[in-house]
Amino acid sequence: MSSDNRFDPASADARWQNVWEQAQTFRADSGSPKPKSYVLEMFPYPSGRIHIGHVRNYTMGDVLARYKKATGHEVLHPMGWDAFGMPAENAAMEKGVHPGGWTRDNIEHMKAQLKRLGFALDWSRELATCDQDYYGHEQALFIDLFEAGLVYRKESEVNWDPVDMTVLANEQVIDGKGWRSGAEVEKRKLNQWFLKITDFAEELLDGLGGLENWPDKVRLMQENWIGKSQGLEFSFDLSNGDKLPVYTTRPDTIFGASFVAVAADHPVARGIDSEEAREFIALCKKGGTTAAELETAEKLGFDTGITAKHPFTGADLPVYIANFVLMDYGTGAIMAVPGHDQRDFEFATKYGLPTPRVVAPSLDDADKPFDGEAEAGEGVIVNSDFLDGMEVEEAKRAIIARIEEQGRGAGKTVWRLRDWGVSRQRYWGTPIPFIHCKSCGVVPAPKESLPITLPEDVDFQTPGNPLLRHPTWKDVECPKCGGKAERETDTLDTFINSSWYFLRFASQPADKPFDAEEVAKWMPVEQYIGGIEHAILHLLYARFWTRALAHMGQLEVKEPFASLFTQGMVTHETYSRKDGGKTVYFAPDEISREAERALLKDDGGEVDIGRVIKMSKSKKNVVDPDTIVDTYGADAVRWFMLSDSPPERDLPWSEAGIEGCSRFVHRLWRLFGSYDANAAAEDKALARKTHQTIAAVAEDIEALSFNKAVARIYELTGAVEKAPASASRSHAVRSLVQLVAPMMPHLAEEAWAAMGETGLVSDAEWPKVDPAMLVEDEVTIAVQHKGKLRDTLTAPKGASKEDLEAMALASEKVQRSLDGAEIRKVIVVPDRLVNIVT
RNA sequence: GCGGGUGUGGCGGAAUGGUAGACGCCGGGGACUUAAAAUCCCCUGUCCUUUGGACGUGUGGGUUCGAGUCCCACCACCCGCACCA
Repeated sequence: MSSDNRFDPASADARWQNVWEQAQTFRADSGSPKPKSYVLEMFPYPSGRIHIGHVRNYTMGDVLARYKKATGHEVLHPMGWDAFGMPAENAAMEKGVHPGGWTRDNIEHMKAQLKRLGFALDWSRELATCDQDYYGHEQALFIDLFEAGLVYRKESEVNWDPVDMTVLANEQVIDGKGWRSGAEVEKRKLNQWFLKITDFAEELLDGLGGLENWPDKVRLMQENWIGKSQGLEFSFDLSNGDKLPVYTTRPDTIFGASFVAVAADHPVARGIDSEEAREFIALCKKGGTTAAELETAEKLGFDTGITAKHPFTGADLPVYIANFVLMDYGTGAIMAVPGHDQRDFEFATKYGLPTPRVVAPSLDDADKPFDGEAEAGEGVIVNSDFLDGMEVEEAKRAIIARIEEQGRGAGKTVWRLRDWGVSRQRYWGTPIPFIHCKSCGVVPAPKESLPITLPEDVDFQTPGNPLLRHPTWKDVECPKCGGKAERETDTLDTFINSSWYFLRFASQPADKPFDAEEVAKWMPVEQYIGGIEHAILHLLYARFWTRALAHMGQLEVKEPFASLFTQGMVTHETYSRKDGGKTVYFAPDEISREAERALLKDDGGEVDIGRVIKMSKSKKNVVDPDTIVDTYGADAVRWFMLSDSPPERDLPWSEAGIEGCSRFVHRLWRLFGSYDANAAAEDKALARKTHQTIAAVAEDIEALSFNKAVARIYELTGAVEKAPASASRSHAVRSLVQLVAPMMPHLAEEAWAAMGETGLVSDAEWPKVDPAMLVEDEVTIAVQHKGKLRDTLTAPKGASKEDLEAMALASEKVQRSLDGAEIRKVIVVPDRLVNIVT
């Protein structure tokens, strides 16, 4: 190898990608006796092009997968496509193409883009969720869940766009109007399919405790989402003869209840026969739901004239309709305790209702006035008859026991988590495998009839669900009675597609969704990597689906992802100009960036440099992976993705940064070119540095601290460059090739081959570390006077405290600083420092 | 409002309670070259009375021989949830 040959990524990248493909280097063998490692990144939606965030995500997983392979693991590192969803239908409507064709074209393009980055993927397991083969098995699983009692139908409200004749997701409703049609959105009741995720609420909550290798943030978000609360449900007797159940988490404050409130949708509210009541209810419904509106929303109420009898005092409490009470939590009605709940406090203040104190710092404070707000904290119970003097928790237990004795109610756990509505009135999704028969009702499709495939001949130019509109698709015989029946025309939420794809990657039999034994060899996923935006929905649904399958005996594993890592975004500064009142943005490739300013290539004029923010099309601060791979090669791009920023934080893309990475690729190539297999001398210091670096990089990769691994590689590179030829140096160069192999695999293969190695570096074992070489025999000791650094000195490793103290006191700089002061104490930390206290 | 996170040079960031600023980027100077590119070398936290010294990790306190790191209070920014009784 000659060092004046520049490394040429344009030819090397493709050449090695080809070699790996021919040799099936990254094919996962489930029969291998090696320990298994399943590395998975969240699979992409085939939107058309890979974006830089994908590159970062898959590079991280790739480094880990390659490292695991080098350290003796059989690695499963697959890739596929989350291929159902709305953008395909939107494209169909806008461009007149078929969603399937559009999706498959995108997949083809994106796959080619991914391949150019040289990821160590087992492409033989590639799948797309829009493949019949995939969604047919999904239909079977859905029927299994139905038979296990985990699927049901219920009438439920949806956002209906009357122009597009379609159901809209909440985020498609903008200011009460459909995002596409602009039509006023209506609430409609539709019969929809639900999954009983609430049956698993307790399990899903408890299971979080076992996920030590998940970010705390994600666990907390899920915990809050599941939202367990424990309290009391009991009924008030109303003056109109009805009973009104309420739910409270503070039963201990029951003697402080001064009114009762119901939601605007509550039957009690609807039952009030007065024009004013109806007007008030309408007003409540109109109220906005945005954050700002809720923040400032005034508590409003309407006195129904009905009263509720307090179960212990017998007092008649007024019953209000209140705008702050939610119908879909608890019972839709509350006992209001103004003294100890801020919302109730505001309401009581507004309507002049009493605010009794029932919790106080001590029994002596029973009459202490409130200081303009409710006191929700701990204390002892006062003014509460038989509860007086008890602590809050004790009082809760006492009151629940008393209510239960009376047969008036019971302790109850309430969850915030709702059942998962999975019906979508859409074409591009998994058809729900059910049949509606006039005489037999809702009947699951026979498993032999699966997959129920989507019809190809559909029309997207007319509004509404194409499946519903299709002339023949829904006509079918009832599997039970053989009579005329209709297929379900709803399709499944795409989150179902992503709730089990990791199982199908692990095992792909033709006749069933997966083979349990085969799956058991790989699952759980050892390391899952993806964006924080999936912290709740995808990750909770996948956990639920996995547990549901385990519950049905189809799987052993209960938690699909042993470790989770959520990576940061790739960001970029923005370039803009004010044009009248408008801000016009420019793309990075329209700009020439200088140290202090940015110029528009077109006219040479200056543009404003904006904040470094998430890449987005509207701000034009995007870079295209293809372009940068063309310019710098895959290895430089991969290296950039791993450098500088810790992987969980945002990574600012910069032209200068990628240039630096590209320079380093070539610098390494020159260094590798200096490899001399025959050098003989020993260089102990360099050998030590090499072993230390190998150990540290391994540790960093395992901790996913790629930025630190990168820094260590830079350091070793610098040291090797300066070192004269020796056997140690040759070993260092060879080791460097292996250390960078997971990150810059093309360069590493090229160098490995040039060094005369016969196999692939991708198949090579991680370099061995000699533990004896990790220990230095000389250390630098810091010498402080009263905690301030005065000198450093070199001492043999393990020098005695006495020796170190003597050496420190011998220092001229230290003596100058001491200036004859009396030494009170000397602290010696062996191999670290000496601190002289005067 | 509730919950969580983050604050260190011009920038991205290192740092088991023990030499703050590793490593990279930017910037400055130099070598090589007719010139440029590429490459290599040196400098690069602030300030001062510069072979030395003071200050310095958002702010103010505290613990300690010693604090970026631990404790208390506060400030700023970011993220999630949102009237959940």
